[in-house]
Amino acid sequence: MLTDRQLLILQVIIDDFIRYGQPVGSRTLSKKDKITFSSATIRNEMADLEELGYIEKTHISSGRVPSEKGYRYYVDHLLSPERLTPDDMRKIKSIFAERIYELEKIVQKSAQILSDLTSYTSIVLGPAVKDNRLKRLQIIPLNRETAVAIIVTDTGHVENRMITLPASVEASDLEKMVNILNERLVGVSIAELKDKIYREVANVLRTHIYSYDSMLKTIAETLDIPQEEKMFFAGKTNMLIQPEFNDIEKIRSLMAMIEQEKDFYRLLRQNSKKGIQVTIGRENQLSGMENCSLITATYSAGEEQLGTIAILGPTRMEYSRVIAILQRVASDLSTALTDWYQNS
Amino acid sequence: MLTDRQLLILQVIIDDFIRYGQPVGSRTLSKKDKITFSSATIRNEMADLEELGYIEKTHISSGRVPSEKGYRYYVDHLLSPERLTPDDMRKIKSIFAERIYELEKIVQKSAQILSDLTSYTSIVLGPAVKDNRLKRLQIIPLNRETAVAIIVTDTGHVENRMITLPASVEASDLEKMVNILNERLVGVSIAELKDKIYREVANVLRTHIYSYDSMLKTIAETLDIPQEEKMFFAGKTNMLIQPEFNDIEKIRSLMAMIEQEKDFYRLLRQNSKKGIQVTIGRENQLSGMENCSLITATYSAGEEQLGTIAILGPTRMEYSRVIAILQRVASDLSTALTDWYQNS
DNA sequence: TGTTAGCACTCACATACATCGAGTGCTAAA
DNA sequence: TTTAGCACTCGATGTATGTGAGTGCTAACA
Repeated sequence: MLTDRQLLILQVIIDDFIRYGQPVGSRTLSKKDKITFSSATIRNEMADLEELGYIEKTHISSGRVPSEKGYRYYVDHLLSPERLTPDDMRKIKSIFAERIYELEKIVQKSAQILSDLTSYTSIVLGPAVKDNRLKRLQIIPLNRETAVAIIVTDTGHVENRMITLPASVEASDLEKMVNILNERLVGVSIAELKDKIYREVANVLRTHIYSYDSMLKTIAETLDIPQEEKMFFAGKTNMLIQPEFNDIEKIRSLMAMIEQEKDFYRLLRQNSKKGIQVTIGRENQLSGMENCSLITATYSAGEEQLGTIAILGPTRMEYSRVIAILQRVASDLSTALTDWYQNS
Repeated sequence: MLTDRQLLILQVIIDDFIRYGQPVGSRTLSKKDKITFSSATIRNEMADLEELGYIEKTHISSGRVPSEKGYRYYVDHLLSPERLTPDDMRKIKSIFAERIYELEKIVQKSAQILSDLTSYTSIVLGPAVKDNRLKRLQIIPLNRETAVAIIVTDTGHVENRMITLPASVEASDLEKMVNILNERLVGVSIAELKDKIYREVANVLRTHIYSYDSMLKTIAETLDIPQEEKMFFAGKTNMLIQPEFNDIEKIRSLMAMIEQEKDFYRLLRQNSKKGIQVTIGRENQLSGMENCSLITATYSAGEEQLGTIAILGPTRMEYSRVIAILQRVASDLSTALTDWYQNS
């Protein structure tokens, strides 16, 4: 167990390193207000902290740098909660300045403001479509072979895709079918649509529609809506400003990782537990993340979790500030969206 | 005017530099097969070429490097057309392997393949929506206040947006209005929609619709569809591999430029004249492009120009290869889309 | 017994300097 | 007109050396 003095030293080392990005030595520490004992004492304590794995040296006679374990302890136990400045608050409020029409717009704007505020990269996931309910299905034939199918949800989200019409299908049949589908499926949640078709609607269709067989598959495919949340990035190049990324190789692997959206999406989904989550360096099991930390928060409407907002920064990230900002944005976003869904 | 021997030397210098990225000296040149005279002669010729501004030294006793003027001359007069390898051809064909359903998909895939083939960054613009014609307009009320308006074009492109309904509007009126709009506007090109409403449809609406005044503006806004082509990037990080970008500052300004999509879009639009266009280094009047060249080609369906495909690479780019690839992809894309539009 | 002053030691980093080699321009001979 | 030869330039590379911020350890101190 760490003594109070060791904790103090660990905290001051990390605070200083986050601020200046330079290894912290015993002399520097001894000059801090909070620290009342000499550099020699500090050296002894630091040797212990190093042995316990909370700090590291970059080389044998250098100052100390926090290890991942150190950051972890810092985040879990030592974080001093930070108050947002009025300016920060103003910027966050500006996300909601205009009336919300489209969810995606506000989500995108959140990402933008988050990266502005933090100078790191921000990622916003969501909002999930799967719990939305079908408002209207429409199939609009373009020519003999193809049509575009449009699905509108109760939240105003629109999905569309091209479909190939079976050669045998009649325009009147198509219309009839769309009517039946709307009658039966409006109000059903998007995730259940496909299932419901086979369970309940297939029979009705069979009795009414001539080219039933060939259409059923087409329709089922049509309603098989991708349920992955969209991912919005902002400030992708902000990481280039961070001094730890002045090495081309690091930049390359980081950028490659970000561009490889699939893996990154998976990583974010792993962090979608409610509340603030911090994963530090190699805790993120994704190559390219060695020098990065990811902080995520979830937002929701009412009880239902809608998505995730996240900040990707160097491990030497301003954790307390970023957490404060994320908490605030997530909560404001949740409030706004709860309102929005209630009025829908 | 340059002599034949000067042209030969210029060509060999640029070919060599494009290949190896190192300043080219007289000794290196004298060993090339094509060159039958001594290094001393070459030195004399190079001094002349330098005086004329076609090549430069990186420092006083270094080999020569092509200047922008040199590249320009090379591209305009010295380019030896390159044949694509079977492997390249195969990859290009793979763009069109699947049946085309959605234009965007194929455009995106083109961008992907282009960046794969070249190891540079590719950008694809388009296809433009403005010459498409309205197939169907739909307004689906979500609640008392808001509705989602959906516009489908004859090419199957779907645009949607949220609108606020005037408080006074009746559901039956809304339906009536949508019917009128569809009757009058189907087949009208997207670019002319807004105009046509005021010129021809407004009067009809006035006589049939109760809350005419409040609706008209909403409708006009709804139909004011953004006519900018979408921009698809692929291989954004490919430039990081190029040895000329081993300088952090260069990477930063390049990445910042790419992320700043607006300006880049404008730049691309400037290069939208038909056929292949090459702009070298500072010919692109956009900061961050100093060390880059942009090669663009346009694609079309029938007579109508639809968009642009482009490659962004270092000034030391494999011009002839990239041009050959772009030409091929643009032409295949045009053929495919011409077909596609004919069947629509 | 915990704390501190003092000291020898380490190592990254900066500076200075020598060396090397690919390249140049110029001159004079072929 | 071409080319061989030569002195010269300059970036790159390697080596020596000094500086300073940092360390660990020991012994004296409160």
